[in-house]
Amino acid sequence: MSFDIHYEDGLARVGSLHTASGTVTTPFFMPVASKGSVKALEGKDIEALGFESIISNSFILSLSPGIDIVQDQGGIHSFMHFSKTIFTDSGGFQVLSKDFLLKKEDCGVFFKDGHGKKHFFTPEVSMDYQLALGSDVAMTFDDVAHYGLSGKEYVDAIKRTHRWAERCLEHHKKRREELGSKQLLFGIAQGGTSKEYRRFSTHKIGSLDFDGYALGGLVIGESRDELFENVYESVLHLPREKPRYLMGLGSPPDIVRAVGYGVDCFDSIYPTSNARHGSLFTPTGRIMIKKRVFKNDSGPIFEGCECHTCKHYSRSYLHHLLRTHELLGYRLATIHNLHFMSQLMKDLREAIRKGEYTSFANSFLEQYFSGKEKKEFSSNIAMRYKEEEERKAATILLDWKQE
RNA sequence: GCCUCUGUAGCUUAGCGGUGGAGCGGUCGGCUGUUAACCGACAGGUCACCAGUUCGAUCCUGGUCAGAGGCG
Repeated sequence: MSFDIHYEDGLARVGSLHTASGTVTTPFFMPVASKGSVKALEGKDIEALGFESIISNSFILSLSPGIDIVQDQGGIHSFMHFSKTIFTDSGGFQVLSKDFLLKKEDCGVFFKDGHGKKHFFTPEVSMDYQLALGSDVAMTFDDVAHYGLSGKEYVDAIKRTHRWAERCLEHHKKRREELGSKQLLFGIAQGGTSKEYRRFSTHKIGSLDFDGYALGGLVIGESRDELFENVYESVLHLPREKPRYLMGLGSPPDIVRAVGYGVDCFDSIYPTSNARHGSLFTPTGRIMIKKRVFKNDSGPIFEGCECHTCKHYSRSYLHHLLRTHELLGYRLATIHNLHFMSQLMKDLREAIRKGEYTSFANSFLEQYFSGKEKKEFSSNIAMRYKEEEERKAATILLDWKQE
């Protein structure tokens, strides 16, 4: 088994995901390295920050430098000099990008790059690419529907996602054996924000033999209430003994809540992107370091932060670096936000081990939203998951007469 | 002293006889499976000053002031 659960607290759990490159303790957050780099950091920095895994992107790497180049250079780990667990995304998410998408068909997706060149992606191509890159965990090639589309379009995307998932599974199994690879494969469910569709897709994907299950097509414009309702539905219909991965979620309060719904893995550009743009995480919400009030502020980003940046540099210095577009600014800011995420995940794991998830989460959220940060959580987490057993029993799977 | 050129937002500058745009800078915000050190909103101008021509001048004419260059 590639996943063990050690502690459970409500729906939240602490576990171990075993991959060819080591063990990742869940719940965990992955910094994003789409082009083979967590922007502004080296592999050793990422490890030093306490991350046991990152996620790259097979489609984006296929554009540049090309899958064959990475393969010739010894694979993704060697290429970017990061020895711990690497996930790769399939390219499915890029169907949402106007710049990339040319045409979707049942057999696969035609992408275009910035030079007018066409690229045909299929479930099989994506599996081959991810195996060639040598990542530890591959993701299925899925079809993501834009937020706010009609029912039919959701259904089309879901059905396509399901067929593709089966193709991915079959092809991956075969090729993996031929290559003697130990790469894991996670399936991705769709369903938009309709609870029925979400339930249907989650149930279908959850019935296939993947090493983990991802919630896809979320965090693309829906409200927090919609998001968490769908997270809740998903978790109820996924096998307990496999890891659950909510793709794209990355703000601190969102992650704190999602862990309480039983999600084990996260990835997002949110911390790194915010860092580069001068938005830095603190326990009382984000601060915009480029604001004038910080121009001559000698304190750290926040008192008590143990990160490299806060131990050695002032708000004033960060303010200056980011305002003048100095490269060091991006690096120091990224280190800070990622340290915040890493520490948050450690705290969450510890709270779950002690059976104190609820009080930790409530206290974190209360503090985080005590500043100016917009409050967008209404439900009381503690209440929410006490109802869980009851709801689980009451939930009846819809009888889908599909196909 | 004479000649030429220039004068528009904090800075660098478009522009046209019918009451002015842009980039940078400023303030504020947004980034959630990243071709994004990005994107958005807002603020900021008696178009150097005075007179004239004109229905109407930032624009045309004259003068004043300031700056740059050239000739003495």
